[in-house]
Amino acid sequence: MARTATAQSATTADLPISRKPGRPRDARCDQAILAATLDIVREGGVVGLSIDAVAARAGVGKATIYRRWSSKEALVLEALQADTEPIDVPDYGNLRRELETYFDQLIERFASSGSSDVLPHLIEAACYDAEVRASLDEYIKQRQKPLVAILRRASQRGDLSPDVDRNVMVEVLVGPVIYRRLLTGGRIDRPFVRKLLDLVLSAG
Amino acid sequence: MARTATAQSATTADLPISRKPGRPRDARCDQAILAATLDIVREGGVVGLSIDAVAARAGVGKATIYRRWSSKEALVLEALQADTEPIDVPDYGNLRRELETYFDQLIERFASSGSSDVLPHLIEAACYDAEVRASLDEYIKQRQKPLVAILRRASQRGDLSPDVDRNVMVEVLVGPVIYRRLLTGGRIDRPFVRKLLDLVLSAG
Amino acid sequence: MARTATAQSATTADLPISRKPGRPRDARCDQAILAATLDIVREGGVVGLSIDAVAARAGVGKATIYRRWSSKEALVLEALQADTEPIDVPDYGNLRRELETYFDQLIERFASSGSSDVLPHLIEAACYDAEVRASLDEYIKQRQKPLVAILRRASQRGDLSPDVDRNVMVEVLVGPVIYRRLLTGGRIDRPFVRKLLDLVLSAG
Amino acid sequence: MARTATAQSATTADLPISRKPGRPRDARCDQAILAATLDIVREGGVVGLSIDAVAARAGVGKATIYRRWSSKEALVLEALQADTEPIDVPDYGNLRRELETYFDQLIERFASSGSSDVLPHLIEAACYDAEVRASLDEYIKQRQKPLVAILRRASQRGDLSPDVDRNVMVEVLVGPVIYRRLLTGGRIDRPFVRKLLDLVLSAG
DNA sequence: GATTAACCGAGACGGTACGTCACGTCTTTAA
DNA sequence: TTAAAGACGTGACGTACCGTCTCGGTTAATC
Repeated sequence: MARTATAQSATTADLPISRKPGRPRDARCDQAILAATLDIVREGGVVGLSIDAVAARAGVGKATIYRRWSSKEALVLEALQADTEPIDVPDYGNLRRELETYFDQLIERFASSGSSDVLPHLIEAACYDAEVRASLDEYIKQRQKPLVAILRRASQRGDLSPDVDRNVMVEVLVGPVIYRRLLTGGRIDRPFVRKLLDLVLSAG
Repeated sequence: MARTATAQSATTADLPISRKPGRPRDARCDQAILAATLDIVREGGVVGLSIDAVAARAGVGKATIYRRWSSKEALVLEALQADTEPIDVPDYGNLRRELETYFDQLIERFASSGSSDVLPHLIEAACYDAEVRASLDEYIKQRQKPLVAILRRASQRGDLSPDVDRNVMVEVLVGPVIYRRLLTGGRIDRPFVRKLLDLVLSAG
Repeated sequence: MARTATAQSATTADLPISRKPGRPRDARCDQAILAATLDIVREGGVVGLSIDAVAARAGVGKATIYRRWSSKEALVLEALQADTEPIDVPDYGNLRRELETYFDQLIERFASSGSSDVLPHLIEAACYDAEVRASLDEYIKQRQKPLVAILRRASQRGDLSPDVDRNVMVEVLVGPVIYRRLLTGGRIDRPFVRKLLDLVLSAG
Repeated sequence: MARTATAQSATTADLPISRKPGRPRDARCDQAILAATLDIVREGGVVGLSIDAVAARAGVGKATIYRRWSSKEALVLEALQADTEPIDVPDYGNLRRELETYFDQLIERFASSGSSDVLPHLIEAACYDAEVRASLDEYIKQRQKPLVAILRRASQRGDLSPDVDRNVMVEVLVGPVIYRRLLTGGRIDRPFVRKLLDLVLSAG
């Protein structure tokens, strides 16, 4: 995914167990490159990230990077995916409470990450690079999963009308938060989330 | 705004008619530069925009650009502002109808502009450059004005509970649209807007 | 010669029939590599020749080439030697006529080969690589043999004073031709050769 | 000459004294670049010369070099030309003696320069690059001038038959020396020169 | 009318990063 | 052990922009 498509699974192989000829890619390189990428991004953002720098820090040739990722954004995305674990919300049997728990964790994450330039940069890159576009979509989808699960549970419970399009619901919940973060630069805190939930859940 | 503050109009001048010594700036340069900027952005997006290119296209020295704008983002922002006129929605006496009208126009604009990289780029630039940050905020504020007006009218009319934080309301309405545009890449059309309004206005 | 000395014939072997263990080298590889080398050199000169390209064209791994030749110059030299056959001049009993015949053939060869970059490249390579130096010297020596033979015959005949250092004579004859070819880029044709022989043989 | 043709004389200018617009090239850059080039070549030959290295040593951007010279060979040639002064031989009224003096100096130069790779490299480069070809021809022509002068004097004096093509004579004298230097690697010393002159001047 | 100061075009300048290419070596499976 | 394939670290390539800096020349207001 966003990886340069070379070492794909042997779809057309005659035998069940086949191998690509030639020297296989060294997994330690992947590790080193991803680690170096995260380091540099954390230090100076995506702007401070150059392929030269990653190569130098990882002790790796530039070609070794380009062999695996087609752009630095694809690289950053993969590094990011490997680094973040999904937000987990237990089943409280109460939609509002679960959403508050979810957003509390989200608030914390945003707070700790500062005003990173990673997401904006990836969004921009996705405009030009279809591969990044796809990877970013996938990344977003993964990160939305917990929220989708919360809503699904609420539907089954009857806390949420079955008429509601859950995808749109997700967007209505997350959209304003992202909007604040990216555009207005407003504070993302409990009062904001409460007002947001008030507005969106008032129908229930 | 975002203009390099050197030759601004003499707002605080002691004398009614004062002038800076030396040759005054040529207004035709401003025009040529902004026009060239819009051309290039429309052709190749902000990525295809370099100061060298703008200077060449406008038939202008690079210094003439740097004398007026501190960065290419400030330049793009000003070019953009000069180019877009605000969405206008008449007073129908009906919140839902006014919002639908507003979003219809928004949909049309998004459709005609394709998937431009301008906004993402500015968002990213705003991460590093405080001046761009301020200009972008101002730009957003301007573009939100019609929506704010719609909500204010509704409040006065009683269509909207006075408890509702109108700023948050704006964010809840616009956020999901921006979210789709920037992140999920989903379609921004009438069905989407209808579902969005259903969700947000259901309390009313 | 210039071959990587690993699998040479067992000249000093104790037993009449001995064999190295392991898989023997495939002679078809030598052929394919040399052929590919000549092809590429003829198409794009030595500049267009990379080991990667030779390997790809010959359908051979790079290691298979490095196992046999220590450098691409050694490879080119061997390919060249296999490709060129010595100039042959019959005994006319007349030094001047024999030399003219020799140079006629030389002119023809130069004409047909265009202004190849092979010799210049090898000369340069010989500056850094002692092995190439030796191989090139050997190659030159081989190609001078017919000329040396002509001069020896002339000496025996008495057409050439025994005081003359035949090696220097060779250099005086060939030097100017090479000089033109490599440095001044002047035409190498019959009038030039005639003037050259007039000058050098005027003593006789 | 071999210079990137940008700052040529104003052939088509209306006025006798015209100037190119824009900031003029900085002559100190030329100096610094040529000096750095000579340094590096003397240390590690042309192989050790990279544009990056020259730029670094000269404290100059790479573009500043590429703006002036189209290739590193053109650069080396100009550096060389600026560095070498012509061999000077007084009028002794005796062809043989003058030639011996000339070659003595030539021997000394070769001896002091070691077995440089500069000339071989330039010869090879001249195969691909017409500009280098022209510059090299010009360089050779300049360096031959003293020898041509010697022969002209001899002609006027009557020491040299007017039938002799002086250009060919130059090639017959210099060719063998170059041939030794480049190809056979033989010693270039007084005995060799004496034999050479014996052969070539025996007609006189 | 001369001076002065900021403007203008053009383009050179020191940098930084780019993505590609070839090098010669190493690591895999298979013969 | 050789073979094909190809990954590996290295290092140079030539290009594109960056933002700054000289140039000669222009255009007003001030002296």
